[in-house]
Amino acid sequence: MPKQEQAQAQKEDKQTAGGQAELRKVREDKRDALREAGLDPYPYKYEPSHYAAALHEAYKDIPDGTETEDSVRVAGRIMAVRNNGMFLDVQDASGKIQVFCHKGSMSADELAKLKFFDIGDIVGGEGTMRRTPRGELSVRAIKVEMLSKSLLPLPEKFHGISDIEMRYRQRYVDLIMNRESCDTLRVRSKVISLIRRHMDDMGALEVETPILHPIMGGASAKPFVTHHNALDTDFFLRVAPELYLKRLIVGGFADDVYEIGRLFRNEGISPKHNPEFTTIEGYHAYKDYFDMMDMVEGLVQKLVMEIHGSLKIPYGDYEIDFTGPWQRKSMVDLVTEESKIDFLQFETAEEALRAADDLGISVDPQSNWGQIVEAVFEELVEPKLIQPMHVIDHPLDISPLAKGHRDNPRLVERFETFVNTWEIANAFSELNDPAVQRERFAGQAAAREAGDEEAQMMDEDFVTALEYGLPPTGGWAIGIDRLVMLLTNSSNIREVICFPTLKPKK
RNA sequence: GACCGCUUAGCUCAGCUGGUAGAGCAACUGACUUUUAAUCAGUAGGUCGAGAGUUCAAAUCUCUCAGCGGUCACCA
Repeated sequence: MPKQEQAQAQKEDKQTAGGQAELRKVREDKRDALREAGLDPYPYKYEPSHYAAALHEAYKDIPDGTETEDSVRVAGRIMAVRNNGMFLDVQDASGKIQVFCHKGSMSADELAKLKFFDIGDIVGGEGTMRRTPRGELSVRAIKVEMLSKSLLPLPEKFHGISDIEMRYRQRYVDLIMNRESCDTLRVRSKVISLIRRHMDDMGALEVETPILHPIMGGASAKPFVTHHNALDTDFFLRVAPELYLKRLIVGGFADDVYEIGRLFRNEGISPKHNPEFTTIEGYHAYKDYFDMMDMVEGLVQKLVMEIHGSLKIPYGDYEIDFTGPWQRKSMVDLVTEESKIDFLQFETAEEALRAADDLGISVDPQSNWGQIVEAVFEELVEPKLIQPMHVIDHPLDISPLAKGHRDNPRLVERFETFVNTWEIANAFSELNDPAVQRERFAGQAAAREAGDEEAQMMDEDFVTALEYGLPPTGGWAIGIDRLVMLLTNSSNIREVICFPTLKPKK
């Protein structure tokens, strides 16, 4: 076709096809051309012999300019093409390797396939290992194969994608382009795997409890509500698995149980909150909260060590040192340290409220004593808790499922582990006196009546379970997402979630 | 939910106090051939997030809306 006609034809194409459609059409044409040449653009199978990383490791010592007879097959996505297809950068799950396509080693038929290849295609290459005179480990291809024709252009090779929205909405593109995104999510995967192994090794049984809850309980939070049609009943997506896990301990199913799973809270979205998030929650018969502190500390240290090879890790501007034993301080004492006020001296909420006012901390005037202490703690103490610390002995008012403190009736045996100002663990000696639990639920239900949307509901069946008898039990939970944020130096929870919640695009 | 900011080619970004859109990469045509963000010459690619307004004239100014981001609120 003469040039003018060609330009004209291209121009006509453009009227129906915009920029991206035009790029796509070029690739569709190559796909069709593959078929016309008798090649399947989407074949069923390929058997690579090595990952790129394994080759880099195995051949790390061969000098520049070495040719070997070692035959390998690699497969992956073309990330870059140089010299008109002579050099392909092929990326697999482990890394990248250059595939060298030269007429010296490839038949004319094989060479002809290169014209169907684009950046982004999944291809296979078979050939011999060599290191180029310039030092690049390569596969000297004898054969190449299209394994999956890509129809859409990848982002620019040098800058990659920086559009944050695209990174989360089209995570697959982010993963193709950004090694760090893969690495972060792989740490998450490893953390969950390590936790599971740790728990299994101690003989704990992993269980799955309902996500659809008829009664909201186990945590103070706003729930999602959904509807079962056949039962014509609303259910809450669970905000915590706690009450079911304790029922299993009552049943003697096992003395140690745990569940790794998703929780759902219908609250704001922020760099530290996703509506669905993952926790590990464990319950251990015959243990108290001191045992839980040891357990949480040991597990977290193990994870930090496995991931980083050190107990000191960087996060933002800080170095966080997980070396134990972590400090254990009571919430009230910490508040006293910062405010110079001992809130235990106040017998009533009114006095505590005045003290909070004097500190310039605004608190809902409806608050009870414990809520005021908690508010002051959050305001004055939390922002300072960078290094790991177990904050212990919370007010009873804010802990309806924890057992009363053995030395102080206004407190409970509870701790929250803080790192980098975040609560990463929450645990207690579990309340197992059914009469007391019933009173606590009644208090929650009353608060709920009074408008506290996050207060828990009376769960009669749970109280019944306690009436059959829950052994002395320690329970704990760790938020996996935030832990992974710490371990990967991520500043946004979305980095550690494969598909974070976004508003659907219209 | 409130406030602030961002949105221009497939991607990364320019575009000044208003004067009808530019570059690099990717793509296409060709040259070259052991490259490393390969190079060289050329071609094509845009409803400037959407809608309304002001103006002779709007990517640019105003308003509304949408998505995203940041801070705050709620929370883990």
